[in-house]
Amino acid sequence: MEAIFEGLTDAQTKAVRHIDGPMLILAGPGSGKTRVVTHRIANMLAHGIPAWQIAALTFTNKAADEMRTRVDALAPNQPVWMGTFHRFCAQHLRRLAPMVGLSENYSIYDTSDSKQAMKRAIEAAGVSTSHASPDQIAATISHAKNRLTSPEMMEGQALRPREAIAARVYPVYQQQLLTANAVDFDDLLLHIARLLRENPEVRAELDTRHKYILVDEYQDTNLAQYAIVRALSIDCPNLAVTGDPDQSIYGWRGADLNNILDFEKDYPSVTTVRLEKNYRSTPNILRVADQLIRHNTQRKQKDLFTDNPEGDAVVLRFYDDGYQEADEIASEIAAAIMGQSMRPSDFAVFYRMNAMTRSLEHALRSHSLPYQIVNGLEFYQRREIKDLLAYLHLINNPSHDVALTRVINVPTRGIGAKTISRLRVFADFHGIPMLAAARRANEIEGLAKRSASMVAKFVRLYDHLQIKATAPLEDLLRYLVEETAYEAHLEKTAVEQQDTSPMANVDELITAAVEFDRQHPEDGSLDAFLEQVALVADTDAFENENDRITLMTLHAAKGLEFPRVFIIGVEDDMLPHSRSKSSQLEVEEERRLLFVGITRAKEQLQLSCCKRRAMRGDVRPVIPSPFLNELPLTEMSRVESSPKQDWFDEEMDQSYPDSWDLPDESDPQVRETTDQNAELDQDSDYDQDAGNQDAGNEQTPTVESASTAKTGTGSSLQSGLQTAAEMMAKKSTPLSVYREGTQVRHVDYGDGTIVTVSGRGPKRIARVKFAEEEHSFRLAFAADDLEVVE
DNA sequence: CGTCGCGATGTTTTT
DNA sequence: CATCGCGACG
Repeated sequence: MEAIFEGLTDAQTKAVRHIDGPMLILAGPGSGKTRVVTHRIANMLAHGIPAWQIAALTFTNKAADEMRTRVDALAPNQPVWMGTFHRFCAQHLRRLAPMVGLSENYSIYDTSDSKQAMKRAIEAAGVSTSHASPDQIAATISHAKNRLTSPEMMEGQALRPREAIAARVYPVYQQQLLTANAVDFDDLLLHIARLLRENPEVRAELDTRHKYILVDEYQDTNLAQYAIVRALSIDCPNLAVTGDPDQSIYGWRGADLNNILDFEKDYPSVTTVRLEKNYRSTPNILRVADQLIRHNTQRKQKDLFTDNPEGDAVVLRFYDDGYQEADEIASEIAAAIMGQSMRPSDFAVFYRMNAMTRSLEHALRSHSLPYQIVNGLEFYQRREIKDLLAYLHLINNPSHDVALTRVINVPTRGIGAKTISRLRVFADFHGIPMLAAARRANEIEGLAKRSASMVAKFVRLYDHLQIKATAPLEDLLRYLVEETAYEAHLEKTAVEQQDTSPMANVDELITAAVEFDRQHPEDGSLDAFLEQVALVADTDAFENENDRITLMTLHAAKGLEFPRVFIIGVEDDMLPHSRSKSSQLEVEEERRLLFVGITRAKEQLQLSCCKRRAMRGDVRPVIPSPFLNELPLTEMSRVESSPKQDWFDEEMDQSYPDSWDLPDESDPQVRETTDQNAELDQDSDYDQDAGNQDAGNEQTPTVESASTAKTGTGSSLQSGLQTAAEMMAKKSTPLSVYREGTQVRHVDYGDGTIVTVSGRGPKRIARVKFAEEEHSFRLAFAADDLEVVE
C-alpha cells in the first residue's frame, strides 16, 4: 500500500486516491499520467474492488500493453481488462452478435478488405465513381458511422453532394457486410453503441459488469466511443478519463475535442485533477512546446513547468535536401553512440508521412545503425500472408466474401475473373454469400461446364480444409499450405527481387500462430487468432526491449518518450500537411501534432527542414513550416547546412533567392533572432563537430565527419550489439554462425539443429528442429535465445 | 483463362 | 516513384 503512494505529488495522490464517482484528469505531456492511472488501479485493487469490474480502455495496443506491464508490477496477475476500444467492442460483440444480425464467428474486415467490399457495394448500388472515388465514399461513410449515423438517418439529412453519393452506397455496403457476417472497424464501435442505446437490459448488464471504467486519451474519442462510455456509466458512474486537449490529433477520424472540453458538464459531480508538472523534458524543450501551442485557440490554457535541469537548446536545423538530412542525422546519432555512450534506443526520428522513411532507412543502414520502423502493415500486407490469412478467414467464416474472392483462384485453379463475377452476381441476386453461390454453381446461367466443375473442385477443397478448423493453429496452417500446394505456387509465381523469401514469411506466420496457441491455451480458437491479427496490425509486434533507433510517424509517437528526438520535414505542405490546410481547425490539429512530437523529447530535440525535397520523382523547392515562426527562435540553436561544392548544388542554389529564409521575413522579430542565431551556432556545444563545421568555411567538413563516424560506429556496434541492421553490413556478421546443421540451444526448447535458413537481412529466419518439435526463429530477434553449441 | 507490360494515377495520419 | 488497373497477347 505504501508503494502505491510513494513519491507522488499532491495532485497525483488526489487522483490515485479517488475511487468512486466521475473523474477528469487533465494531464499535460510527461506529467506522469500513466503512473497515476496504474497506481490508481493498484489502489482500487488494494481496496478490495474485484479486478474484473475494472476496464481500462485505450486507443492503441501499445498503450494498453504499457499499462498492463506497469499494473502487473504493482499488482501481479489481476484480471483487470485492458485494451483498445475496438477490442473491447469486438469481444462483447462476439457474444451479442445475434442481436445485430451477425453470428459469433463474424469477421473483422481490415481496411483493404472493406475497400474491396466498398467497391463491390458501389457497383451493386449502381453509383458512378466519377464524382467521388471509392476511397472518398468510404471515408464519408466511415465518418457517418463514427457519428452514429445510420443509413436511414443519412438519407434524410444528406446535404453535400459527396454525402448524397455515399448515402446511396451506405445501405448496400452495410447489407453486404451483414451477408458476409462481417464488420469493419467502425462497425465494432457502432454495433455496440447502438446495442447499448436500444437495449436497456444489455446496457444495464454491461454497466454493472464494468463498474469502474478508465479511458485513456479521452481527447481522441469520437461520438461512438463517447456514447459507449456514457452508456456504461449511468448506474455506476465511476468513470475516470485522462487526456489533454492539446494532444488531440485524431480529428480526421472523427475525434471530438468537445468530449473532453465538456466532460465537466456531462458529469457535474466530477472531480477534476490537473497534472501540469512535467517530469520528462528539459525547460528548453517545454518552452518551445508551450510557445507553439499557445497559437491555438481551441484549448484550455495549461501551465507546463518542470524541475528538470535546463539542458541543451533546441536545435532548428536546415539541410539542403532529404538525403543530407537523413545522412547527417544518422552521422550524429552514430557519433553520439560512439562518443557519449548513448544507445540506439535513446533516439527517435519522427515524420509526418510514412513515405519519408526511405532516405532515413538508407542512411541508417549505411551507417550500420540498428533501427526499427514502427509502422502498421508491412508483414500482414504481404501477398503470401494475406493469402493464407484469407484462407483462415474463410475457414472460420464461410460467408467472408472478400476472402473467398482472394483465394478462390490462388493457387490458380482455372477460375477466372468472369467466373468470379458470375458467382458474385448470383450471390447478390439471392442475397447469399459467394461460397454458398459456389455450391450452387450448376444453377448459374452462362457458367461454362468447365468453370462450374472448377468451382465445384474448389468447394470440395474448402470442405476438406474445414475439417481441420478446430485443430491447433499450427496444424491447420501446415495442413493448409500442404493441401493447397501453396509452396509450389509461391515458387511458380516468385518475383525475383524481394529480399525476403515468401516462404520465410509463411514460416513466420506459423511461428506467430504457435506463439498464439501457447499464450492462449484455452481460448486459442481460430476466431481469437484472427481477431488478434485484425486488431493489432503489427505496430507493436516487435518493439520493446530491442535496442534500436525508432522511426515513426508523429501520430504513432503519442504516449512515448525518448531522450533524443529528431523531427524531420518541418516544412510547409508537410507539417501542416497540404491536405490539412483548408480550415483553421485542421491547422490547429497539425500544430498539436508538432506539439506532441516536441514533447516526446526528454533531453535533446532537433527540428529540421530542407531547402528542397524529392517528391514523387522530381526535386522541388521547399518552404519552411509556418509553425517555425511561432517558436522562441532566440533561445534556440539555429544551424544552416553547409552548401556542398558541386555543379548541381550551385545550379540549384541560383534558383533560390539569397534571402531564402523562414517565411514572413517582414516580421522584424524573426530577422533579429535569425541574426543572433548565426552567432549562437558557433558557440553551440550541442554537437561540436557539426557546429564548428557548419559555422566555418571549410570545403567538405560534413562529409568528412560523416565517414569517420561511419567506420567508427560500425566497429563499436560489432562488438556490442546484435541487431538487424548490423547483419546487413555486407561481410562477416555475428549471425552468420547460424547455418544449416548448426547445433543450437534454446531456453525453452532445449537442444536442436538448424534445418533451413531463409530470408536475408532483418528477415532472416532459421528453422530449428528440436527433440520433439520444430520452430522458426527470426534471427534478428531471437539470436539471444539461440545459443550456438560447439 | 492467365500473364505480362504498359499507361495512367495518385500519394496523411490508424483501429 | 510505386502501385494499381486495365488492355492486349499467348
